[in-house]
Amino acid sequence: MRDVADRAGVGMMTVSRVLNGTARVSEETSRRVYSALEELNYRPNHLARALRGFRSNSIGLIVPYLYDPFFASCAHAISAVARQHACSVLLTTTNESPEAELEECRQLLRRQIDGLILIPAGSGRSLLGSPEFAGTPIVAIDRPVPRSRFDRVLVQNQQGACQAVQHLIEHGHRRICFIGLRPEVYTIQTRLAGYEQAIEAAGLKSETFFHGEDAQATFEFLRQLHARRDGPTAIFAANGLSSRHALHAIGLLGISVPDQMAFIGFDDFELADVLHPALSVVRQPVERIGQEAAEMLFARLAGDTSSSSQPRKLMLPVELVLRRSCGCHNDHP
Amino acid sequence: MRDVADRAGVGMMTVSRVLNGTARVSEETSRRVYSALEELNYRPNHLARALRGFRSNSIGLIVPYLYDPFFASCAHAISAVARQHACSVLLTTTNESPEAELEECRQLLRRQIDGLILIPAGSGRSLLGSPEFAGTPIVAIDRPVPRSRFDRVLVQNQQGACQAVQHLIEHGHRRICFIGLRPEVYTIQTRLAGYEQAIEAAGLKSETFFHGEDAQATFEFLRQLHARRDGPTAIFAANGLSSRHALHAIGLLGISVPDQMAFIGFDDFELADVLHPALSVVRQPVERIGQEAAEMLFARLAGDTSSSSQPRKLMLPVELVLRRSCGCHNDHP
DNA sequence: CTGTTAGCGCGTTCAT
DNA sequence: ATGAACGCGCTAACAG
Repeated sequence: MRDVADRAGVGMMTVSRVLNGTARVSEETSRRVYSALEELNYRPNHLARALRGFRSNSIGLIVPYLYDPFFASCAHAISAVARQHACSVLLTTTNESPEAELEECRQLLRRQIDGLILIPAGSGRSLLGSPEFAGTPIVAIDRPVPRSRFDRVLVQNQQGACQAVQHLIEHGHRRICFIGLRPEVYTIQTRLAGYEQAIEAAGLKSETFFHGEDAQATFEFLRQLHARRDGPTAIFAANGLSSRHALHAIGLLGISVPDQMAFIGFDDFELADVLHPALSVVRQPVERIGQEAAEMLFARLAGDTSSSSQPRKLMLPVELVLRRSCGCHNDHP
Repeated sequence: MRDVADRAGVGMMTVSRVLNGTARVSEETSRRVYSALEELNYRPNHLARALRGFRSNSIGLIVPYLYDPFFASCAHAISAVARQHACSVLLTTTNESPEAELEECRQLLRRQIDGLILIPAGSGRSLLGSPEFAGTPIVAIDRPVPRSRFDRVLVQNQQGACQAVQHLIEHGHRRICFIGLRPEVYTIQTRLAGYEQAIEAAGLKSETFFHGEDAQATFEFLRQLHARRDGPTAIFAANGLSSRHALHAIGLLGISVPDQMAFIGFDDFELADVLHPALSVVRQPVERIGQEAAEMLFARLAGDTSSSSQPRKLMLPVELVLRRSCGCHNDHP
């Protein structure tokens, strides 16, 4: 910057002013500065800017896994919004470990991020209560952080699950099985509540299987289910992973969908309509979740009253996408 | 830091030394420093460290899309390796636009990244030749940047495609169709070369369809193909997206796989063995690609002779995963 | 072993 | 309208 100033025959301050438009500079000098910038192809140093005491213009993003399409799509949307705000994204992954989450969060603070978007590790317990994070706006996605001051963007898990199960009931099913991951995971828990709400309203009996993250266990469970005479005639799978494992097992066992077993999953995915039969699912507005979360964060960063106001809570609607696995459109098999 | 030093009754330099272990400090004082650090729960500022002229301990990661599972898995692996090296990852997305790529790359340099991992935008042309990037180690993944000095990690696209097509030929197919995206994309181009190599070696006639990124066009093409009496009896789809669109169309047209039409795709995915029939694919070592790229970059950053040496080139093997869509294991249909 | 000085690149404050 | 000096948080170089 010194070099640029010398070359243009001005002081460093003038260069700074030209770059930021902080104050008026005469046509003549600003032209000289611009050409000097060109010739030395000068690049401002964001780090120094940040150090000077203002914003670093970067936010943190913490996700459990990136290879989960749901998280990845959120991250993509967040990255896009951040760019619009001339803001960089520092990405880290936790593999669902609260300890890693805490450590990564600290690292991000050391890097002077202005704010943080977080998909909390799924264990239910969170180590982020510590006051060391009090100064940083944080938005939680997909899962809330219990008893925290963090803003949150969630979806209507309970309503979505309830609606899906009701739909199965309308198809005439009276024995419907819920398959999910560990019940400590918030989303599973909430979707279970929706399932039970629908089951109870119809006066039916609930039947559940957890540990859908274990492919082998899921297979065993479905094998026994299939052997029973009075076994369920429909399955509601509470997330993408348990859907996959259940469908895999169903395929191996030669169970026909939806005739012998109707199926609705939670979470849409690219190949859902390529499957045979095409899968009915509860779809989350994935991109919008990331987008809203990012915009919520930037709103915080813009507002100066940030610390005083209440946590914002946004709950986005889900959509029941009816394809064929639930029994709909089954006229041309 | 000043506060910490005062509280411990020492100079700032001593604090710095305790933190970094740069020089020996007496037991006594270091204990005092540690407790002062605790009490004020001091957090070092990485930005200031970076400004001081050394490493920023951060790397850039540029991907076209994050919702492509291939890219996302690479990114996850990279993030994991970076953490091991106590290094942050600055993530940006380009939506396959070379202009965005250039712009993002500049932004990252302003942020003083130590190195960059890049999945180049697919157009074939790259704007990254500019000498402004000469000082930064760069590793390209999945696609090379033509005429560049960048290190690269690629996979055996040609061999993989060739092997897959050979396999179809061994199943007795003599009319095999190649479906891909725009031929400017490096991976498509290389896989096409592998396809043609196998086709020519067997003395067959090549038949190709591009624009597999367009679902409607793919459907139209397959409809016409299906109507022909002498149409292909097998399809090789050159990537995940064209596989999806082709499979979707095949489903709609009621074409039975593999009896009426055998199928092999490039790129494995979670649901490949849930499809009916389970999909045969050429699998890339996704996590390993990201991992090797990251390690290649950190090797550069560690070595001081970085600028002088030749670009490193790594080509990882692919694996033909035979399920049922190619005609294998078709004994229990 | 420890403290002092200087400066990384930038922007604010005050003086011109 | 423009420039000089100071300091953001930190550490390499040199004293002591």
